[in-house]
Amino acid sequence: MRLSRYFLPILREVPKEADIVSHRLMLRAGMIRQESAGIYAWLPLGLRVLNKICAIIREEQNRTGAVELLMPTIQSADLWRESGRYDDYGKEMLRIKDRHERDMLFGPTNEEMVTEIVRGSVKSYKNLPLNLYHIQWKFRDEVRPRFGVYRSREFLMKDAYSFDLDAEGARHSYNKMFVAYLRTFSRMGLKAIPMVADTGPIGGNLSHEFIILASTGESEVFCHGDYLDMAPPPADVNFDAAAGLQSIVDQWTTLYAATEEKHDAAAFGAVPADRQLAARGIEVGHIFYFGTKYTEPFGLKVLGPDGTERLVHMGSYGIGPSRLVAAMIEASHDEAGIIWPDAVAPFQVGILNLKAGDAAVDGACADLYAKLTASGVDVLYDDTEERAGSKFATADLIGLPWQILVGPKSLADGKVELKRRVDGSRELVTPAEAFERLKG
RNA sequence: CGGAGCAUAGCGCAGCCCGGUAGCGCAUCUGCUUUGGGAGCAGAGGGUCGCAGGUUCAAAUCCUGCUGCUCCGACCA
Repeated sequence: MRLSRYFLPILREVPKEADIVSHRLMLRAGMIRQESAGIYAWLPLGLRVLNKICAIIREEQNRTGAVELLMPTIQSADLWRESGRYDDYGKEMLRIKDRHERDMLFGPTNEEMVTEIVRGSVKSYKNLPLNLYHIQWKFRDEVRPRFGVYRSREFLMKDAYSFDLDAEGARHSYNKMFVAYLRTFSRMGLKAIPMVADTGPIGGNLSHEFIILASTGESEVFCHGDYLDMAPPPADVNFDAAAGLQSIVDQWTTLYAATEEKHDAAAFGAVPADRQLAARGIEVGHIFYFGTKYTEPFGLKVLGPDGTERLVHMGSYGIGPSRLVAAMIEASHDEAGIIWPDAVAPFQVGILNLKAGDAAVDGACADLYAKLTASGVDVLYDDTEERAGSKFATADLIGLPWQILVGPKSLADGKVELKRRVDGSRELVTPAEAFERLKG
């Protein structure tokens, strides 16, 4: 993409309402624009990041055997009356009337709908286990939206729903998602720690929040420091091997880890003092087993192998991609701007033409741009008339992991500079070497 | 939902107390000079002063109502 033809409204000054660093940087980098309280338009650069996050989520969900569908944002109130949640949900639910005065709502989640869908088609244990997921916009009319897309009213959510014949099967489904989440966050360059979460009236230990540590996190968390050194499960993990999955989950749940609501000072005290980690955290995922909470009111039953009807056991598994964008910035930035992990960067490489109009520089840039693009790399070519200093600032602000600086000085020696955003390191290489290093 | 505050150009702000035909910085456009870490000079464009009423010869400014937004607390992917 040539910057001169792109839409990248950079702000040099910060809108006053932006209070935390991710919100400030997202506005300054031209990723989002607020349209209303807690409601944002995703501008091209922000959308690229959001899409990359969703792509990783999809790959890891699919790897477990989960199946993607897409359910609507607008739901009928009748569905929610069936589960009893229409009255329970309160003012957080955005209620709408259509032209026929029918009660509708903008979905805050999809348990009811997915249960109803499965009820219509699944009648036998042979159709289980089943995990259906979608990535769809949700709306929760928060009392006080804040922090940009980190706590917005409209937000994107990947929500998966598992269906199993019994609690044991549901546990396996839960473990699949647990392992998938470890891999998903790891691929985004995040160290997410599964922490015990409140399970509500159902009890048990089958609910975990996935927390990443960041100084601006909103809740206090306590965990064993060894979590930070643990390696994520490999890509070829066998999701059908229940015992193997269980051992991975055990490995990630044995050491102490809890948010402040579930904090047990005594248990934390038992962690060796030099391994005790108290920090602030951001919740980026939440997985939950809730048994027959919805299948019972909806009457979702299947015939078992013995010919008797059984209520299906469910779990749900959420990740907030739009929140993740903000969380990743909170976890990875410096004074100059965002530092994207390679896997989600809006563009892998920036080419900075430090002297637009200089034939040799223009030519070298155009050549690199064409070759890298042809090899499948996402490249943002800054071909504008801006001054060099301004281009450096922009590239650092939007956080491109690799920057190729092409200017008359180094080009006179047949070199360009290859700069790594994360540590600012640079080296002089030939354009051909730069291409070899960065090609897809 | 309780408490506080803000609303003037794309962004950040001044002007309001004390009414008199709207200003600064950044950004944008033009020209010249610059040219490797957000350049300099000169010029230009851009505003129903959130909305609606009221007071007044005259309202960004005073009064009333409304709307939007932000921050602090309790709730949440």
